Parts: sequence; C-alpha cells; structure tokens
Amino acid sequence: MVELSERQKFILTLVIHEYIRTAQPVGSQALVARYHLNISSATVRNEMAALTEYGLLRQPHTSAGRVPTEEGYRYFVSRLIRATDLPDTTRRTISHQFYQMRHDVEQWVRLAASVLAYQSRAASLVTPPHPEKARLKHLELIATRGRQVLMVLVMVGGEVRQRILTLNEPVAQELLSQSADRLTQLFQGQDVDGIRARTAQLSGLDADVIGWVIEDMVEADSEVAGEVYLDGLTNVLAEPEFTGSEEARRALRILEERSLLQDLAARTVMSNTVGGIQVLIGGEGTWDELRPWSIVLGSYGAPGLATGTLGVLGPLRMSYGRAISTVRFLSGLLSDLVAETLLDEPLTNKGENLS
Amino acid sequence: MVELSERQKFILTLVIHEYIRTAQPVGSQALVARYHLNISSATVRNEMAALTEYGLLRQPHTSAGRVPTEEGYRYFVSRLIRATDLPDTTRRTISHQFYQMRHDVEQWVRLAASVLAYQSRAASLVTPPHPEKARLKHLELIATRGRQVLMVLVMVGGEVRQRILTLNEPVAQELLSQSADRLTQLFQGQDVDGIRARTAQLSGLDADVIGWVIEDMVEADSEVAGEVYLDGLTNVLAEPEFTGSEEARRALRILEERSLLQDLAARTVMSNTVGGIQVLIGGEGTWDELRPWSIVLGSYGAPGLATGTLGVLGPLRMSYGRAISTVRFLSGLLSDLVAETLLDEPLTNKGENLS
DNA sequence: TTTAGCACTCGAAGGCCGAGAGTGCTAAAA
DNA sequence: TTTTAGCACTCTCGGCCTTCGAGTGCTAAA
Repeated sequence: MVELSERQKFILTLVIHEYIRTAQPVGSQALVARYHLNISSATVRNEMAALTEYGLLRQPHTSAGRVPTEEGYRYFVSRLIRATDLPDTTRRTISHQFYQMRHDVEQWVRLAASVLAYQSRAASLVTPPHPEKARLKHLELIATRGRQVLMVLVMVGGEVRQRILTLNEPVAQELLSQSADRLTQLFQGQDVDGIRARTAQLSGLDADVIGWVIEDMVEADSEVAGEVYLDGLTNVLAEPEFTGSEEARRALRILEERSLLQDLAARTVMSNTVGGIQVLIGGEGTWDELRPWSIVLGSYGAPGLATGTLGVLGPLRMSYGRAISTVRFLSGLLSDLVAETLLDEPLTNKGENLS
Repeated sequence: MVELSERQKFILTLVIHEYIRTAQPVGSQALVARYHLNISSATVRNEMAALTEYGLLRQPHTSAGRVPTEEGYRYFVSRLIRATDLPDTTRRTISHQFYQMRHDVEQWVRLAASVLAYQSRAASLVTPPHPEKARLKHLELIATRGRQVLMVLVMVGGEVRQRILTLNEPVAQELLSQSADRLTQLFQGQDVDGIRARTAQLSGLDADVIGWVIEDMVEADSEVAGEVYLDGLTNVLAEPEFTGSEEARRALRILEERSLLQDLAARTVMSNTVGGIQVLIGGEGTWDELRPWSIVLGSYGAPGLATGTLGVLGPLRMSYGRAISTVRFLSGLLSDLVAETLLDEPLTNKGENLS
C-alpha cells in the first residue's frame, strides 16, 4: 500500500463521508463547494485520479463522480477513522435502560439489538452470553405424567436447559429428586469431560439420567451461539442500495439465514481489528453473499465464563464511526452486566433488594 | 349480498385464480383464451360488469382488466373456496420431521414456522404453546454467588421460567432447597390466585420467595403469546405488491413489530371462519396497516392446558386454498404433539426409550 | 340471451433530446 | 514544480412524445 499524502487522506475521508451521506458518486466540484475547500476542483480531480490509481476510489462510469472501493473503506477504517464516543447523555440513558432489566438475560439481548440498530441506523445482531464449556451447577428432575420426566439443567453462569425424557417406566417424584440430588452433589462444577470420567460408578436410574445430561451438555458446548437476535431490518431496507426488489430479497435472505450469522458470530480471527472491534468489509473476499455488506463485530462477556457476540450489519457505505462506537460501548456495558450477574460484584448501587 | 349465478361464481373464481397467478389485471379475452371457455369474451365482459357492479371486482382504471376487491376475496373465501388437503406424501414427510424433534418445543415451533412459510409461499407466524392460567408445578432455588439466587419455576405443562433474585443477605443452598421444597409442596398445582390466597401463613425467606413467584406467574399470565416466531419474510418481499422500497419497508415493519402480531395472535373472535381457521382480509377495516395483507390464522393445543397460534401472512392475492389447508394440517399436528407431551398419550409408536 | 363488431381509452415501452454534472487534458499562473 | 483556469468531451437522468396493444362498453344482429 502506497503511503498517501495528508491531502490525499483528507480527500479520501471527505469522499467517503460524502458518499455515506448521499449515496451518490462524489464529484470534485461538489466536494469543494460543500466543504468550502480552498483548493480548486482541478486539484481535487488530480488527487482523486491518484486515489483511483491506488484502487481506493473508482468511477461507476467515465464522467461520473468517485465512489469508494472496498479497499478505500478498509484504508479508511483501519487508518483514517478517529474514535468517537457516544455522547454522555446517550450513554447514561442507555445504561439506565439496561440496569432496569438486569434480571432477564433475554431482555438485555433484545434491548441491545434494539439500541444497536437504532444508534447505528442499520441492522443489528446480538447473541446471548454463552459459556465456552458448560459446567453443571444443578440438576432437577420433575415428574410430569407417567413416564415423562422434565429434566432441568442449570449451568454455572445461569444458563438453563430443559428437556423432556421418556423413561421406560414411571418413577416416583421422590426417587427422581433423590437421584437428581445425588448427581448434583457428585458432579457440581464439572464439565462434560469431568462427568464422563466418573460415570462408571453409577447404575440404574442415575446412569440413565447422566447419559441424558451428558448428551445435553455436549449439545450446549456445540452450540456456538444458539439464538441470534436481530433488529433494525427495516433500516437496511431503507438504504438505496437495497431498494430494488432483488437486492432487498437477497439482503433479507442473509438476515433470515441464521447459519451465516452464527458463522459470523463464531468467527474470532479477523483481519481488521479496531480496539477489540472487528470490521468486515464486503465479505473480505471469502463470503460471497456478503459482497454488498459491511459488518462491525464485537464480543462481550467474561472470558472464562460466558461470552456473546454483537454486531452491526449495514451496506458498504454504513457509518463506520457510529457503528464502531456503539458496538464498543454496548460491548462494555454488556460485559459489566454479565460480570455483575455472574460474579455478584455490583458495579453500581442500583441494586434491587427484597422489600 | 346479491346471490350470484353459477356462471358468475365461476367467473369470479377464475378471475381470482388468474390474478393470484399473474398479479396482473385480468381481461375478458385473456380469461377465455387461457381456460378455453366456450362462451365469448363479450359474455364474460357482461358478467364481469355485473360482478363489478356488486363490488366484487374492480378496474384499476378504465380499459384495464379486472382485479378482485377485498369483498371479492371475502366472497371467494367464505363461499367459493373448496377445501383441499395437503397431499398424503407431504403430510407424512412433515409429520415425520416433527416427530423426530418432539422433545424440544422451541424446535417444533421453529419447524412449524418454516414449513408453513414454505408450503404457503408467504410469511408465517407461530407462537409457542402457552397456558391460559399458569399453574405451579415445581419451584427450585439455586444459590449462585453471594446474595444472588437463581429461581427456576416449572409450570404445569412444562413451561420453565427463570429469574435471578438478589437477596438481602447470602443464604445457604441447604436453606434455599428446604424453602423451595416447602413451597413446592404447599402450592403445587395452584395458579396465582390460589397461591395468593394462602401467602399469609408464610414468613421469612418463604414469604420473600413467594412474592417473587407470584410476580413471575402474573407476568406469565399476562404474556398472551410471549415470543412470536416468524419465517418466510423473503417470500413476501418477492411478491410484486411489495416490490417497491416503500412497500417493502412497510411490509417489513409490520413483520418486525411484534406487538401487532401478538395482537393478532391474541385475537379470538373473528368475522370469517373456515373450519376453525380464521381468515382476515385486508385488515377487515380495523387494522389500517394491514390493508394490503391477508392473514390466515389458526390455533392449536389442548384447550384447558396450553394453546398457541399459527398463521400465514401474505398479500391480498395470496393462495388462500394452500394457506388454509397448511394451517389446518399443522394445527392438527401441533395439537397432537402438545397433547402427547402434556398427557403422555403417545399417538404413534415412534416413542424413544432409554437404551 | 349471446355474440360479433367497432370505436374508444389508457398504460407501458421505446425513442429522442436537452440539461447538467463530471472528467481529463493542456497551458498558463504561482 | 505545483496549482489552477479553461475547454472539449462523455454519460446519465428526466421529460416528452409516439406507438402499440390489451381491454372496455355499447349497439345491433344472430
């Protein structure tokens, strides 16, 4: 990558800003006029020609203005963008909302998606916090009817999994409870491997049940990011690049296809990183369906315990600054919330007590 | 409503079919040609003029073909449509898929949404089964850290609710378990009112906890249809009436606004009913945002125990026959599944047993 | 009651044209 | 050497016009 002159960087930045604002190719005269530059349009033209040469800008057709290329965006995001923070009042308002519903993880996640979509004016995705390696906290067996038993598995970190088992024959609640207590006692704090290592000593009901438990915990571990919560789909359809029906459908298909999002959420190694935030521009060559998209991804949580992913999906010409600062802020906020609920170390004094 | 002649009914049916197929105004000659009618186009024109007179058809402009009005669709749905069933092989395939994942309610619901969307080529909505009046089955309290306690509430019917409580002071797991057992013993099978009636005799930890329980059960009761699962959004965007960006956004807003869907799901009294299936055409005057939509709604479940809603959302010119038969079929299938898991009365022999 | 014939209507599609914004190049100015 | 004014050229977009064709309603004959 050629080193750009300061003026070239400046002009690249302006072109990107302007293009993000208008979604129209940016011409030299328009740029000079709008930003009251005290260089002539001819000079700007020359610089633009150079930037086009370098592959950072392109022309949709001869005699049209310039549009940033993916490379251009990448250069901008990795070297030109200046970190801005959300305004203080906004931050406080958002925090307040979160701390009002700190009891319900699902609500956080939903709220996070909503806030993210609203602040970034794009689509957002958030996954709930998920432990890397599930460890058993508590096991409960509840007789429902006949041979049907509801198994409730509580993991360290608070995740609850449930499942209906069908036994060979009815078993009294009494016995079920005893079995559940024994197994809880025995395996509390263990992960799948730990449990597997000691199943040999079990027999009868206990052995059957622990089989189910293992099965479920394996499933929990394999679920990289179970559910993905989306919001702000309409924001994205409002963008002119997704305005035709075909583009709109492709866009929506991406958002509806949970698998792709899960892949994304699972992705940890990234090419471009900004303060823990990862920016994927135009699918980075590998994800073809994502060509017209950019994605700003962050993660949150307590590394050993439970982590989740949150991100913004928008057109290439999304407002990266806003997206990045929102993702960063929410990432911190959610991490605090996770830490607080998991570690019982309240970070504020808004603690709600029994009356 | 004037009584139509047989031929008029026939022509109305053809116009609707053709319009559903092509999304283009239907002309008299086109109709005669396509269906090899042995009456002349002039005759068809006369009948169409009559149907237009009655308000069942309309012309987008003079000298254009005819398009069904909402009234036309209503007449068609309530009097002309003939019930068709899904082909046997399709039914079997679908049943099979469901019975493979009968343990996980969330998966059913997701699958139902997916099948419904696929079969009806429109958007679908499904709510999980939800008891009208939550009754307590089992209560569990699990110490996490310090003053934080995870409360797990299992309702009759298998719904599990969880919540993190913050106590005034740390309490040993031992004591928590005892309290939970006591309360479970005392209130098993009771609904909120039953529990409220007997809280007076409690004190200390038990009293505090039961307060949380009541709060949560009230919440459970007020949630008419908690989550709404959607699928097939892209189907609907593919329809020509939602092809412009403005319409597309409006359409998506409807689907994203969960509240409207919840209203719909909650709605029980309907004007048009077909064998337990309710068909809402063009918002029926009351829901303005739904003007360009039709909705086929059904419910499923075991009336006393738990019920859910499922439905298809499509443009006015959706394929009603297909939508209705799919909704009806899935409604029955899901009802069977609910009955089976709740009542332990297996309806097939595919039961999975402990090995 | 049905149908052939006919004049008329109106939207969609295609072609044409001018306006406007933009470019690159050249030569003069700084 | 760098910047800028000037200029010829390019290409899209929007408006306008025309044509085409599918469709209608009406009338009169079958």
